[in-house]
Amino acid sequence: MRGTHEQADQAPYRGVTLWRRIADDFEQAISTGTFRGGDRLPSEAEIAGRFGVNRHTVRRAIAALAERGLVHSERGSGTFVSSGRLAYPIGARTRFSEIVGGAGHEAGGRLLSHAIEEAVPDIAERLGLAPGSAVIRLDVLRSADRIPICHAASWVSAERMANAASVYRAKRSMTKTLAHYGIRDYRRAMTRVTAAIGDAVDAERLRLSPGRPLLVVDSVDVDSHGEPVVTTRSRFAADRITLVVGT
Amino acid sequence: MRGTHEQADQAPYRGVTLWRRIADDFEQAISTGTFRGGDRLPSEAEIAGRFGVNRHTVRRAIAALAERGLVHSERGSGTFVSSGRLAYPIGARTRFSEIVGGAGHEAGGRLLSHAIEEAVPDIAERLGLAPGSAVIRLDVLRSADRIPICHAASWVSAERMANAASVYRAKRSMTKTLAHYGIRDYRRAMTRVTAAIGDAVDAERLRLSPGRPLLVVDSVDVDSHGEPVVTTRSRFAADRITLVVGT
DNA sequence: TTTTATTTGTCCGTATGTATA
DNA sequence: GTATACATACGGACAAATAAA
Repeated sequence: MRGTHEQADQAPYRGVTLWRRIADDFEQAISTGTFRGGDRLPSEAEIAGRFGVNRHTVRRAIAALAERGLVHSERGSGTFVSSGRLAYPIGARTRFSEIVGGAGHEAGGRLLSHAIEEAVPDIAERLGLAPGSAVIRLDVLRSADRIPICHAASWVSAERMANAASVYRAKRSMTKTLAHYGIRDYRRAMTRVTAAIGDAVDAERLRLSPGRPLLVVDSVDVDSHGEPVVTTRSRFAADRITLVVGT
Repeated sequence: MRGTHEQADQAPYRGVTLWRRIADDFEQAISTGTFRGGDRLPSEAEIAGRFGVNRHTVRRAIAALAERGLVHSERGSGTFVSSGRLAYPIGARTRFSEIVGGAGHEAGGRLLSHAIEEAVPDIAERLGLAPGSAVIRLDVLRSADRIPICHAASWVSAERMANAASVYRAKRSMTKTLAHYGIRDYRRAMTRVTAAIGDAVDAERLRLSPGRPLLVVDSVDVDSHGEPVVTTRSRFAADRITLVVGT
């Protein structure tokens, strides 16, 4: 909140619009820690004065930040930096319900759809099955405090876990579903992370704007004997979470 | 690289543009194994001749493939099929040169710029310093086989590691730079992963198209006493790597 | 080591069809 | 209907990087 801010209205900057410059400036300030979670931004009028622009221009910048979840405005009170993204630990004992519930949030897992498929080579290899084996696919939308966090497609052996879909629908938890089939404990054996751009389907499911980034996490969970029990591809709204490795 | 190619300019094909037909054709050839990772495509002029189109049309097709990470062009040399994503393990002993070198690739680390800054609260906290302490920021472009992999901004204490920039420039390795200051061993104490969309600066530095996804990795390395020595924010071209957790 | 040919990158231009205001 | 903007496609010229002679 000093230095570079007041320079933004100087001379031609690039071909960038005024509101975008202001938004970029605040994003930088937030990302570098000049503003931290919970901090109140200066009032719209004060920002407008500092940049020498109309208050509506500031509002456009704030709207852009709010859309991405960086800040949220409260009428009569001010605009506040959103407390950071939900920390999502990924390690040997990654369990969605514990992660979200443990952080004091309300965990949700809604079964969107399910199907019986023939395992493609990739899925078969991860589950230690022959290619073409029957597998059950569960499409789950996970949320925290009613806000969608990720869409997870999970595959389990249809032979080992017949009716997995109806079990999940009743239990609303992967941990409890696995327990129903006698798997009392499991651990994460493989985790791979990459990123992608959300398409229209992602946008609709996760309630975000198309073009926003996703974290794509491929994982395999194994039982206490080291046998694979479930493999999952999760698509996280990157704006809403941070993966925390190895805790 | 035969058969269907020469038919592309035949009659109405669908409502599909010329360049897209050519791109689709090469995508198919790559996916079916006609071209494999590392293979060189025919020159733009040769492709243009074969399809009976202008070289610019071929360039448009190649640009589309390059944007998706399927191929990459090198001026004066040719256009090459990209081999799959580089597996990038992140764990307690994450060292870029070992990861990339160990996979049989040529590791590169070029110091783009450096500066002395006052630590913003976030950086200070990670390094265990008082906010406003002098820190040295090193901006490094890391690459594998001449292909940019990530841009890393690292911060170290200016008091503990004066002249870190010139040391890094000589050693071309963070591990060796830390060793120069008596830090013989270090380990990863914190790793956080999120995703973002590459802006124009990222695009230029990493030689990718604006709008492509990035993996943003924040990390802290500590010495054998548990004292923080360096914190880094790396921006990886997500199309080119997969983070492998905990191996 | 120097030269030369090849190959991609970037710029100039022209023309045409299509969707939009 | 008209004007504007945009994407497509073509043609040419030269610069810059590379590899081979």
